[in-house]
Amino acid sequence: MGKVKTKNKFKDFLLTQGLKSTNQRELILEEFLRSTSHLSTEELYLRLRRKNPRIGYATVHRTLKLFAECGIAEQRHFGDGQARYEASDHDEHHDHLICVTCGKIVEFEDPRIEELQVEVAGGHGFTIERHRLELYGCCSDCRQG
Amino acid sequence: MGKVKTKNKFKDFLLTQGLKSTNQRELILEEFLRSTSHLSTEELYLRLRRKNPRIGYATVHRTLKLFAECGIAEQRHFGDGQARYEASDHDEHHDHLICVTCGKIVEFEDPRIEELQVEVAGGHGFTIERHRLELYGCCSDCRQG
DNA sequence: GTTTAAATTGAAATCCGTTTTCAATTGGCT
DNA sequence: AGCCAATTGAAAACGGATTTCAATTTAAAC
Repeated sequence: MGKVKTKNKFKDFLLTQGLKSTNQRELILEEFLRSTSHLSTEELYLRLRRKNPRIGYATVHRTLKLFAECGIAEQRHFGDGQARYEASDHDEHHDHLICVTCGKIVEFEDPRIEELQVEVAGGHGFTIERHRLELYGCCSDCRQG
Repeated sequence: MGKVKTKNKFKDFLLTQGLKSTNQRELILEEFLRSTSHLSTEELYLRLRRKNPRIGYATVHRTLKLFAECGIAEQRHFGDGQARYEASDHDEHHDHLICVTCGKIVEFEDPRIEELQVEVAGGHGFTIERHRLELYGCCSDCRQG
C-alpha cells in the first residue's frame, strides 16, 4: 500500500471514529512510514525525539496501537520481549526470517507452507484463524559470505 | 522420554554442574512431570502451593530455568505474555495448534513443512537454527462439533 | 556425628516494557 | 472567540521476570 493511500486510510479512520487529527499523529505516521519496518515503540520514539523533542513516549505507544486498530500496522513479537510494528500490506500475509547474530529481519511468503498448515490443522479438527511462523538462524552476511 | 529417565537426567545435570539435590527441586520436577504440559510458572507454583505451602515462586522460577538449561524442558511463549514450559521429547521437534476460544494447546509435527522451511530459508541465504510455528484457530469442541 | 564452605531458599525488592492516570493543552465545531 | 471533547506528556501504576540478601540446607571433610 502506498504512503499516500495509507495516510488517507488513517485519516478516514480518525474521522469515522470521531478522533482528531493532530500534529503528533501526523509526525508519528510520517516517521513510521519512512523507517524500515519492524520498529519497536522505543526505537520509533527515539527517532522522533531527534527531530522533535516535544513528543512523548505514551503518545507514540498509543498512536501505534491506533495504527494497528486501523489496519495500517501490525504488532509483532520476536522473542526479545519488545513489541514491534510493521506496516501491513494487508492482503498478503508473510512470515519472517530472523538472523540471530545481527538481528536482521527478512520477510517471506510461501503458499505451499500455508497450504500444509491448513491441511494439518484440519486433521486435528482446527480451523485456522491466523498463524505465526518464524525461522531463526544465520544470514549469509553473518556467515562471512 | 520416561519420567524416571528424565529424573536421572536432571540428577546427572546437577551433579556435573556442582549443584545440589534439594527437596524443593524434587517436588517441582515431580509436579512438573505430573501435570499436562505448557504450564506457566505461576500455574506450576500454585499447584505446588496446594500440596506444600513452603515453596517460593522464585524457586519455581529458578528451577524451571534449570530444567530448560538441562534440556528436560523448553520455554515457550504463546502471546499471552507469560512464559510456559513443556517437557521436551528432545529428539523430535513439534509445533503447536492453539484454540483461541478455549486455550487448548495441541502439538503436531509435519516433516513436509520442516523441509519447505529449510528450502525457503536457503533461498534467502539463511541457515535455520530453530523455528517457531503456531497455528491459532478454533478447535472442533469450540465449533460445537 | 560435627564442622564447614558453598549452594539454596523465599520474601521482598528491583527490573523493564507496557499501560494508565490526570492536569494542562489542543482540535474542531458553532 | 468560546466551548466541549479529545489529546498530550510526565509520572505513576502495572505485571511478569529476575535479583538481592539474610537465613537455611546440603554434602563433603574431618
